[in-house]
Amino acid sequence: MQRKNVTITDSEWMVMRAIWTMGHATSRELIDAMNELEGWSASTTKTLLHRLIQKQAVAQHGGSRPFTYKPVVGEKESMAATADDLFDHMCAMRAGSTIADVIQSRELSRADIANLQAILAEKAKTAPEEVQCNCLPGDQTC
Amino acid sequence: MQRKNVTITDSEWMVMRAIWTMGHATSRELIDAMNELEGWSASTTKTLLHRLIQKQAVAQHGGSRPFTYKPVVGEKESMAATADDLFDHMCAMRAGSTIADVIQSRELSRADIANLQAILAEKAKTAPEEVQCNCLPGDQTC
DNA sequence: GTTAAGAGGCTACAAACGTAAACTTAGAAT
DNA sequence: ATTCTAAGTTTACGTTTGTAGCCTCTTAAC
Repeated sequence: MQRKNVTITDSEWMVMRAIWTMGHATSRELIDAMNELEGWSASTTKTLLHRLIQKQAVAQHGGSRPFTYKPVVGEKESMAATADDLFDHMCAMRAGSTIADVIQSRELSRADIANLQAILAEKAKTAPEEVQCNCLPGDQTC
Repeated sequence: MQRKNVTITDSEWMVMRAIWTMGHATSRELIDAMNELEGWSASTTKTLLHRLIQKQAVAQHGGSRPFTYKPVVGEKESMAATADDLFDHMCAMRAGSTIADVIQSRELSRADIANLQAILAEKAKTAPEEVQCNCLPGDQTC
């Protein structure tokens, strides 16, 4: 069974990122941005933009020729989805307490830490005793 | 310029995961495991195993025929590396305080939270005031 | 020594990706 | 109206990935 692709790839994310930063953009603006940021040729950006449209991550607006491109997917939602995927992945990788490892390995500023502590304190109020993680059968570390 | 691949792909991770769980394994064991877990054919597992050997993520041990395969990369280290990649990615996605978002979107048990709080408290002692994140130029949200 | 069965290795092939050239069309300038 | 040019569309091509078939040894059994 061949796979069915609906995933946004790395280079596509870069374009999304640019669009999000700009809010909306013409192809020219995007081409220039991507050329500046990644050194891509115009064609490359065009292709990626097209693929994003096909994947319905970006929409073409404005009836006449210099169209405007806007994100269909908000970055917040994408972020949440990605975060979840990533953690599933890490969980799948059987990393003991995954989030803990991540925090350990990450450089954080005082402000970040304070922020996190606040969030955790809040979360602690409603946290369940146990949480499931679909690991390998027989895996005890997760 | 074509890309230069040294990345371990998703399905390859699955094999790594199995090897890590078993500590070390023969191809037969891996084939059976992957068949059970993912329904893969023997060939698929063999191919992936081979690619992993080429990528030097797994090594062949034992001189005679039923070889033993062992991970070259420890899962802890892989975990750390992955976590960092992932966070770079999230950071690239301009998600305000990325880690916070992740924690927000994740279900955590009381034990997990306590654990995290301990880690954060520890980290707070040595945390720098500011931390860099290489975002898009002009990006103020990161 | 011959053979069978499984381990290991090569080959295959479609989909997806990264990257980009070539072609077409619709407004802008003359 | 004709031409130029930028915007948009098609096509291309080598690589990577997911998935798997088939061939070739090695080792164990007869």
